[in-house]
Amino acid sequence: MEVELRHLRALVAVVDAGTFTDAADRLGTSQASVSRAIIALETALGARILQRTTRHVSLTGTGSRILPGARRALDEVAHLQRVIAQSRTELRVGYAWAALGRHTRRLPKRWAAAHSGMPLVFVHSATPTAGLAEGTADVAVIRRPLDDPRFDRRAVEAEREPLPVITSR
Amino acid sequence: MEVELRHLRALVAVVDAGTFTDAADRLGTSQASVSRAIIALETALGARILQRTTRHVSLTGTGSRILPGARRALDEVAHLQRVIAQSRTELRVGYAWAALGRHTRRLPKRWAAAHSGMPLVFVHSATPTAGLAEGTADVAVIRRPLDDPRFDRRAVEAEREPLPVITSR
DNA sequence: TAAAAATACTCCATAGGTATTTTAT
DNA sequence: ATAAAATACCTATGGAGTATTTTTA
Repeated sequence: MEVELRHLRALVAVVDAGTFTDAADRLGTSQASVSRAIIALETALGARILQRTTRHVSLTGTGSRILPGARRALDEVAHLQRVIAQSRTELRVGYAWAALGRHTRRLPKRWAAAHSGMPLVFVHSATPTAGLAEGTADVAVIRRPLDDPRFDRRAVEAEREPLPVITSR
Repeated sequence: MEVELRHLRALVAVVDAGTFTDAADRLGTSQASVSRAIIALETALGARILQRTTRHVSLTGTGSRILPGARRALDEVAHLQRVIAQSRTELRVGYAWAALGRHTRRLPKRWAAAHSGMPLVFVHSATPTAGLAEGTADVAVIRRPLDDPRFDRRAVEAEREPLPVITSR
């Protein structure tokens, strides 16, 4: 079996919480799940990591040697998420033809009031999904019905025909 | 969905190999599996990581920003494995009563000849598993039949009764 | 048109939950 | 006697393989 992050998450949760039961609480899962994750980790690594009785949990020598590295691995992926969150500096609104009609002026103001940190950027893209499928837009305003399972949609206004908004999932 | 190491393994394999198909070869899996792992990673991170057509695969801006971290995370867990491999400096042979009988002298010599790097250490432990269940031995020599699903066993010699050897799995 | 990624479909492994058992103090 | 980890049992999620479809250079 291969080491997976879920195993490492269980390990640090147990070490930090002190017991499998409390670790399960923090992780939002069951004590049994934590127990199995630890066993899986020990199997994958081929070594006992936690010395445990029903009354006491402590790291083995091996365990204390690997714990810092386990934390670093988790920190690295947490860092990935932060990098991505920070790189989302703007919300790109795709449109194919006439932008948002009469909302064109109101929407940016309301958006800026509610999300001062993140600018709205309007992106013209004359495709069926107005840039969503192409990755040039995060949200798109379209005027034709679209039945693409990759995207969620919501109707915001009826003109002569419905005006759905589709968003990347 | 949560980021898992299998996703990161797929990512670096694709970047290194250049195509999903070749990455699948390296990983010993199928192209479809790699494709799904990348999609899962992008879903978990909430961002597109690889820009791909059927003819070309390249990192997105976000992708190149996170790739080094992905490699570091994988390096950290590879490091865990190395730490553990290095900490296995001896093989502890548990015995409960009379050690290995007439093998007591021959075994260490044959072992040393075959595995010069790793010393054999004999550990006395008067328990049913001669220290295996207790974690004080890696292998144990016992004289009584033992039917414990946690351990593998192999008969090495018949005395009056069979003499099984059980090993940790 | 060919090569490669995505998807559909199926199967199976395994993760997870609940309940119970085992174990150590 | 009790609190906690391990396990048994079941369900369901989702991961993997194969085959097919879609896509683009």
